[in-house]
Amino acid sequence: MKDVPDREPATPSPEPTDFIREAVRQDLASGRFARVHTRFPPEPNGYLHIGHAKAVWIDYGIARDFGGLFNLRFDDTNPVKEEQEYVDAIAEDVRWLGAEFGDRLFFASDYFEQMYRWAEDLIRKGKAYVCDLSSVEVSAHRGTLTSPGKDSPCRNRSVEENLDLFRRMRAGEFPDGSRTLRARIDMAHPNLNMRDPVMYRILHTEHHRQGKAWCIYPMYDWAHGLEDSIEGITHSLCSLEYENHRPLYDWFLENLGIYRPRQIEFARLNMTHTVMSKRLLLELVNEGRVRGWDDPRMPTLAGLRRRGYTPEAIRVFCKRIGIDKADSTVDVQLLEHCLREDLNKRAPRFLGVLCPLKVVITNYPEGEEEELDAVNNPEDSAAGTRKVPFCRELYIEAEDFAETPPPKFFRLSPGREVRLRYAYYITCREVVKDAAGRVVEVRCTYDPATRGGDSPDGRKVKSTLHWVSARHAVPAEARLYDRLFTASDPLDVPPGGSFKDHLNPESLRVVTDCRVEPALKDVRPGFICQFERLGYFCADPDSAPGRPVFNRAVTLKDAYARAQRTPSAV
RNA sequence: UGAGGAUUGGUGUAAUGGUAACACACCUGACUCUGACUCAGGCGUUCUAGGUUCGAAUCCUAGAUCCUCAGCCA
Repeated sequence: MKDVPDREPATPSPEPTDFIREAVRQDLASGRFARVHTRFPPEPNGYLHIGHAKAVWIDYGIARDFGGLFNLRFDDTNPVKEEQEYVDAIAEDVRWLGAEFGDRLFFASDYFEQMYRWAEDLIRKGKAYVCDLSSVEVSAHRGTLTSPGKDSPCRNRSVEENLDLFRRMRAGEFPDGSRTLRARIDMAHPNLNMRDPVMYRILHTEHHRQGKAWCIYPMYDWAHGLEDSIEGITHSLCSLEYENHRPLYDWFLENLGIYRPRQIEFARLNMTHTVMSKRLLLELVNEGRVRGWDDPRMPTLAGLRRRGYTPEAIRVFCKRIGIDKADSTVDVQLLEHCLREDLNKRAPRFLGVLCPLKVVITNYPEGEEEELDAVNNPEDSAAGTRKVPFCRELYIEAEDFAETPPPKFFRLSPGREVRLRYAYYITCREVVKDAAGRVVEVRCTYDPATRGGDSPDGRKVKSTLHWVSARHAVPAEARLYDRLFTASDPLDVPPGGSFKDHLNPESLRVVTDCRVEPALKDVRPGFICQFERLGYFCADPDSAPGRPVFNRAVTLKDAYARAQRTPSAV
């Protein structure tokens, strides 16, 4: 991924693939803008999620496609909700995603002084006034969707008085909520956002970057267009709910007489079995429903990263879902597909057993052991091979054995011969049970002629199993994740219900007695591999030397398991 | 019944007056030292009603349905 070049002349996108790129292309052609400059403006009040990835990828991708610039700008105008922790996490996530902003990291709070001066300008023009109404009174004066509002009694204050009052607001003379600065537009406007919107509120709260420098803070509508204007943004891309705010965005900039970017709105991402709201995600974190913002079940970028998602997979996903103005819900299976597609090409394969069942090869010499060659990645010949130890006692997956095999079960069962991946054909001769009647060991014989996994006499075997050498394998923990919510739309609840009613009680299954290849003994957190026949796994930061912990990012597709679920397929 | 938007298979998108297509999902089958991958096939679509036109997803008219907005949040 290349850096966005600095100040290169805008180049028309070769083929507009969505309505925003089409609009940008037209703006370039018409001369409305001579360059392209976008921004991603998160509020640092939570972690970024996959929906933000879509937005980032639209903002960054359009800048890149048109040879323009891309800014990361924190919209930190509300100190009561914002924290430095979020600033750091968000910047890291955006970098990780691959949206490079170089040194173009900005903070709205750095513009507070300029914003303040512009506010005085508006007052001088008679287009803003200090209002003494309380928030309830302002609300009552606003009118309703179908009826006009009423003017504030303060609406016709003199410029001098407004200036004086506004300066004293800044100086800290008034308590929180006692006054606001409002734009003087039209209390009867059919768009409620235009009914004298509040520009500044009094908040005697310390700001995470500005400290105690301010006790008045700008509102979004007032601040956002100014931020865009200051940075020379050409296309201010945002989600649909801001469509109603565009007239106000334009109004402030026009009445100030300053540079005006073009705001374009697109539909935010929704995904099945997922909630995509920082507020609700925060609720899950605060109530301990998940381990934190980076819990691998969370749709946050931090969670997805910990789980084993790659930036490449997320980018491809963002590209495939497209951009539109229609509300939509993407099937989470598309995200999973993108991950499998990426990891299938790149992830090295290993053998690992989640639930070990001991296998004793009765005709294999007691103290002997040997090394077999295993292919690291059948999709990538350059990945080479590795050695895997083999000896008399092995572990296989418990569910790969059935004493009485159901129909279509091809794996190991008494009398049946199967292949151990890269090793030998083995035949089950005997089953050992404990007092409770549970199978605790399977005794097999192997065919020395099948070393490497091929039979010289050409006989076929229905199934190939993964395995590890009991003597050599390293113990590991696996965390098997399933969707966080059982319902396709977790927000679809009866009156009085909660999205948390749909929480999947089996969204996390911890398996503590796994066995994996010795090569995996000391993996670094973040290492991603495929455990053959099981899925893609990512080493967790909780890993300890000699005892790795793996998060299952996604299973392999499993036709057998699917057939089990749908009994119709005989 | 204020304003602003939206509507194409199960899902997400494409087609910009000229054969409605792609991906995911789902279902078959082939292949296979991963019941993976890959390959082949199948399923199924223009919100409704009128109109313009040789021809409409696309243009016009009317309607339906859905989304957003009444924070001193963003």
